Amino acid sequence: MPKIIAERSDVIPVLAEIFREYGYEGASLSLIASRTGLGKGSLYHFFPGGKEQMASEVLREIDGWFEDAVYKPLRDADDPRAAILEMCRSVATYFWSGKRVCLIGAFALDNVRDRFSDAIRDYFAVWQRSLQQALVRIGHDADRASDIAEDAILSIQGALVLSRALDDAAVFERAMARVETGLLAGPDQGNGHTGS
Amino acid sequence: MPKIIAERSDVIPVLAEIFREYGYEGASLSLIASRTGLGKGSLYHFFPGGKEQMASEVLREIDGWFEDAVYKPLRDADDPRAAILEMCRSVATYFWSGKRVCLIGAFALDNVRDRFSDAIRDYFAVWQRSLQQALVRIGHDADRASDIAEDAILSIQGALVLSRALDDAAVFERAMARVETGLLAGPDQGNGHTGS
DNA sequence: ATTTTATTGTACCAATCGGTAAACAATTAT
DNA sequence: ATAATTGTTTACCGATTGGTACAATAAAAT
Repeated sequence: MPKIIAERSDVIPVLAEIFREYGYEGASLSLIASRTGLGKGSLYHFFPGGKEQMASEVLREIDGWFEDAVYKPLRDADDPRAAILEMCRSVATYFWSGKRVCLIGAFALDNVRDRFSDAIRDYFAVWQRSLQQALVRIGHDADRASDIAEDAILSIQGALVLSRALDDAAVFERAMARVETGLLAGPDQGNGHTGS
Repeated sequence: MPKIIAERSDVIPVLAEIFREYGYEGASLSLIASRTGLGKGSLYHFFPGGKEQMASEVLREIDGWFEDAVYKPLRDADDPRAAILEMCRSVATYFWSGKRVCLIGAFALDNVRDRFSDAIRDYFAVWQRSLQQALVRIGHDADRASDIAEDAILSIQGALVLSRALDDAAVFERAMARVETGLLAGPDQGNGHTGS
């Protein structure tokens, strides 16, 4: 139980991990206090809004990380193919091959979704639009790019669910390989599945 | 607030809906009591094991429903293609186009996963094997059938996450259309994505 | 050195948590 | 009718919940 917390910003990643492991309701203040080594007094000094503010700032930080490490490169990179590949690599690393849960996806299934619905929606909406943009730059038309991006993101989320349910990291890795293939398959070959 | 609960078995679907809406920890006993109209005394008369037993019996009932309505037909039906199509229809109806959450998937992401890990694992494992079996009977080789089945199930779960996050039923419907297409594409055409 | 300011520990709060006890009413079996 | 069983009500339990008050302390600014 090391107490490495020096600044306020250092506490947010710890909070993120607690929420990931125990969920919003499961992360009790006493648990948070003990894991951060911070005592309720300090906690409420840093986060006057209580648990809700803690979760909300955690979501913001996660979103910020994805914006910098994933979304922006997808939109701005010179080589969209490389950016997509890098996205797959980043995501696989971030989720630690399925052992780490997506907090925002978990919140989406939870009853706390309503409380953070804006942050949750934005996270996925921006991801989808950024990925779509990269796909368009590869040569797909807008509609098909939107479809492919949606499918990729939802596959990643589903892979997290399934690999955790089966307690099998290989499920996640196989899914990521499929996602990567599906994302990088050029617009020329008319393969794949597009509904109706 | 009608009190239609007559028998013990009538209470389980109600419990299921409560757990779906509020999660395991969010479903407090007082909430359960008020929604079932049953008072703690009666609740503990029916479920001496408390909340854990309630959830456990809910999971069993869900699994039973899927076994009868989805898994068994996939394994036994004369026409595997028709069974797969029927699976897609059943699933879309069951999850009410993404508005209804998969309780077992939600539990998999929650910290209660450890408590019900066997039931959660079995639910998905049996689903995957049943779907794989139908795909093999269509003409796929075992490995590829396993891959396709895995991808389909995880896409459904991801679709539930994403469509709930974006609050958009169309996401779920599009995903189900893609799943159906991917599932029914014959083994002859060498399309699709298979990792490594 | 002294006065702000930022941080923390302790004690406390009402409310709710899951769960229990046992008296009570209703049903069923004999 | 009576006895045994099944179901329900009500009051209660200790523990924990998220949150507050405030004094004690540490750090920074003057």
